[in-house]
Amino acid sequence: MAARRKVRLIDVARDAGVSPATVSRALAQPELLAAHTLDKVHESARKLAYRPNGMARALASGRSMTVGAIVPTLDSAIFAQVLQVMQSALAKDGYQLLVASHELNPAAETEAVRTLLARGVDGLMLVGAERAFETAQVLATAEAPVVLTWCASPGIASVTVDNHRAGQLAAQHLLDLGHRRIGMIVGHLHFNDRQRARLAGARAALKAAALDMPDWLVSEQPLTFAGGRTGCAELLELDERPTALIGGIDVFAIGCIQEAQARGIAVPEMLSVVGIDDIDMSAHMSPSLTTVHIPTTQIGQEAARSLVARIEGEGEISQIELPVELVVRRSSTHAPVGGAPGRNSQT
Amino acid sequence: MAARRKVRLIDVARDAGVSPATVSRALAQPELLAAHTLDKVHESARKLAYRPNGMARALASGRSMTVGAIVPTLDSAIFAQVLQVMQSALAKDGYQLLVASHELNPAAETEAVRTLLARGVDGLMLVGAERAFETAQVLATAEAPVVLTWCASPGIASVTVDNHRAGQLAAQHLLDLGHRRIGMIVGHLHFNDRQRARLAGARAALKAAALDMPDWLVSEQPLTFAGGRTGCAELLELDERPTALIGGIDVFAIGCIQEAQARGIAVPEMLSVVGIDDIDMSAHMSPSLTTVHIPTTQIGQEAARSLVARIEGEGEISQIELPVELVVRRSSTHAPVGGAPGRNSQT
DNA sequence: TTGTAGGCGTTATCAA
DNA sequence: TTGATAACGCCTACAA
Repeated sequence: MAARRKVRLIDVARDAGVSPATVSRALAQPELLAAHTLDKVHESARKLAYRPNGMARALASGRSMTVGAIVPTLDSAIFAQVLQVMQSALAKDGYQLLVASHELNPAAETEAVRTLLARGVDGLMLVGAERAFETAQVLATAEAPVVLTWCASPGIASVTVDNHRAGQLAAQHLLDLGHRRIGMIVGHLHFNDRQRARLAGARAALKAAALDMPDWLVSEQPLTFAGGRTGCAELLELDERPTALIGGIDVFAIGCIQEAQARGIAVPEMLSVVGIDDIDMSAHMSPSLTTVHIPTTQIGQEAARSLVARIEGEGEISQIELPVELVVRRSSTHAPVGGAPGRNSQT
Repeated sequence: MAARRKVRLIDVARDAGVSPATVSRALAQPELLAAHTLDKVHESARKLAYRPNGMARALASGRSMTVGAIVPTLDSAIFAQVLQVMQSALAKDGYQLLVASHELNPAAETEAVRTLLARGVDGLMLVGAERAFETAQVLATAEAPVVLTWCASPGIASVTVDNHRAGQLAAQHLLDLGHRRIGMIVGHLHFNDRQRARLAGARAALKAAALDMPDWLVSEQPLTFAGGRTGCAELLELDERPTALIGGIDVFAIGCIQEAQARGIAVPEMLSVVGIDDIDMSAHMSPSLTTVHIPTTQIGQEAARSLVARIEGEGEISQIELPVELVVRRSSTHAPVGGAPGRNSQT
């Protein structure tokens, strides 16, 4: 009940009959102390329920044992998962995760970087490499190590995947199945280099096959399940409707399947759907979703590892690129036979 | 390139020809300074690209402008969304969000509380009211305001929903539709008071109708989509299979629908499915999911508001309970007619 | 092995 | 309106 305010290191020192320095060492470098001294200190600390003050410690030592993470949004399975993995990995090394999101707003991102840096984070993780000039500058002069994820930027450590290739793989798979009219649903392209790269990759694959994906076969949607349905509906109502659709994220693809099924269009028989991400749900859908696997867990682990290593002064600036991989499941199949398979005309 | 190390408040003071105290005031209480002094300081600060040191500031002022949040996991749409909302709300007031997760491990939760408190957070948000005795003690002596979400605990501020009632609503809806054999898929009940309350609520509704939900109609699964499918499969293979299923979370319910459909069991004609949560996807499924709406966004907003108010010394300890509400959509309908409708026997 | 003392960068309390 | 000066709680050479 009547717990006296705060116990400080000096209180423990007094109680144990040693100097503050000794107590400090008991916590940080126990091996330097005599066994019985250590015991005394530990006992006093326990008795007084001493909890070191993190801020004071950070101020004095220059290390906050805190890592900042800036993501586009937490409200996305894939980013949340990365953070989950990072936070677990960091916790093992005694680091705490400070989280900020910017909702695809460059100014908000800049501000977040500033705040986090001012907060004294020992390291910083960011998603994506596209950013305001101002942010880039702040980052460049930051004393704390920084690691980028998902997309790389010259001179900055990163743990990335080749989003361009992910788009390419998705499109190539459909091309291999004989599809010629392929549409894509993507997130808003502004300030989202991941979605841009995936779209560009898909287009590159088509181009290599002497085909193309005109703008009217691309639907920009908010990154939600509903966005996937809307985008799908849009593309299915075209006069020359596509025989296959790529979702810029799995959530879109899953929305597509739902929308198609709701319209009586069988997936994959009448419409092939391919996603990118490979979220948990994709494998368990009916039909299960063909998608490009993004190694989310590994991204989180590597990012955490890379950051901690740099913080402890043990690592170099490294640029790790994790492989993406096509996972063929049941939502994609050969293009329907016939001249104009996907034609919407009833005549 | 050769950015000199760190600019401190005293450097700005020197450059502007004023005392450190004046610079400090220029940032915190500009109204106390003469206009021209303020200008001088601002100019020097801008020129030197001065960034106040958050930790030093926190140490001296006793406020870190940081709020901690402890959730079971980030890898869950519903918690991630709450955090997203909280972080946005807090950012507006200049607070930063420190995140920790414990993966349903009581010890990890205790540790997280300790760490966060030691880190000097100005406030703390927790999910659920069930916790280790040790944690409760630490919390009780914490100087920082605490707010619980999802479940309430005596004497602690909270923003909650009635999980018991949520389960009840789901079950009652099915009872009203004539279902008598109702199964439920829940998360592991250990250290998860939300799932326990929902299950208890459902059982209470059945009991009130002189029915019951025996253990063999309840499947405990990991909180994933796959868990939903597995649990559903389990219950559908019973000799006396249920005519309706409740998902302890929407993700389970969605998994159920998939599993049922994959087995050629029409939803809702042959099997009604009801969820609890009302995540984004539920409204956009086919069939759309009948579920109990949990006001996630509001929980986040209220929690943030409550916490900030208390931190600024303006609010009382309050226990807010937000209403849950049944949302009837297409995944539930009248129980199939006939004596033993859900019988698995082929004879 | 342990103690002393100066500093980490701000804020806050008094005076002036 | 502004300036000294002491906290804030801990770390860490350096000394003993």
